[in-house]
Amino acid sequence: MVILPCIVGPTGAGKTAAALALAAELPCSVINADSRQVYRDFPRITAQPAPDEASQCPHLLYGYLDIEEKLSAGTYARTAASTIEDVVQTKRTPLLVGGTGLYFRALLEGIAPIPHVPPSLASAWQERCNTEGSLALHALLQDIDPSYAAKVHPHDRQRITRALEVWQATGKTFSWWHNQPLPPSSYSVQKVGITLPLAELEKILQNRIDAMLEQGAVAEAQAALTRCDDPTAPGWSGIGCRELYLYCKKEISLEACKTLWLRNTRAYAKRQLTWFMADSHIHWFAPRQKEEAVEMLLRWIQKTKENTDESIHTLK
RNA sequence: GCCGGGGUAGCUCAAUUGGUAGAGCAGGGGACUGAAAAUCCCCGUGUAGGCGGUUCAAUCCCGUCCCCCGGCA
Repeated sequence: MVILPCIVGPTGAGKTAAALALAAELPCSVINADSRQVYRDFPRITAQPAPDEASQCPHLLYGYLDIEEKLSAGTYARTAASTIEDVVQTKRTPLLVGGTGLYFRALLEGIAPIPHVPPSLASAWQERCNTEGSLALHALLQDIDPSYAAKVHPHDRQRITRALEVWQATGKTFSWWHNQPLPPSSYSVQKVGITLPLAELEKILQNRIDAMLEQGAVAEAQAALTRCDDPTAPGWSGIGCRELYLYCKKEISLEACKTLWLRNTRAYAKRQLTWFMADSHIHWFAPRQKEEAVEMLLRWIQKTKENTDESIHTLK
């Protein structure tokens, strides 16, 4: 079993600071579990660890993707799994840090082994959804895969088209795939959450936006724009990125950009909290208690190591 | 000062030919299996700018005052 401490929480709550506090106590390598911090073009706007932070211990899976590259939960899980193996080889402790709930789930609990669906097929279903409407496709899904259709709302275009494309590409329904047994997890996990009440988090997010702007967020967006002028490119979908895109295109004022940016970030933080609060395994701490969080992780790592050693001795 | 247009939910605005009003966004809650910083669901009583009047009944009609936006002086 790989010992895998995790730090989760909404954006801006101080996950990076907590990770560095743990890194100061034992040799570990931070592995990103955030779907936007993977983009090379937006280190600042997506709040990737700054160079002076990243230099304190190895930081992996940050800023390695091109703006036009799409990352899926399945791909993330495979990449992260092999990255964790690499880290274990170096005798360091892998430390998973991020805010994308689905990525944590895909890696830690597994994800249905659905083969890759050709993008052309996926976009054909999206096209059909646009012309025929999601209700018609939901009705179709009802015939093909009633149990999944019952779970997905008739307006949820993204999930309906996904279920249909998987069915067409593989000949099996989406729920059939979901019912396939998953291999047992090879991780021993302890999750620690860092958060604050939304009202307090909002102030931090406001300040963070101002700081990002002072530190060249506009220039960062402008530079990205020269490389890719397509606002539908995956990298542009990050909050802050798309608002700055509109500002750079002179479609909105800087004031409007900041207002939207804060609003959207706040709403996103709330969605993250909804996801993580539903996970009863997370032990929560306020940012000011990060030393306690570190303390807890260290104790857990120590104990888990002892248990593992014991079971090795028993086997002998 | 005069002439228009307007004052309705936190914001932007509808509808009501007189029977006390509803969308989008924001906000609150929730879902989540390869787009997840995505996608989607549920939640709407608000002195209808103030005060009078007409009326069985006024957000709607009339008077008056206040405020905003244009135009004219």
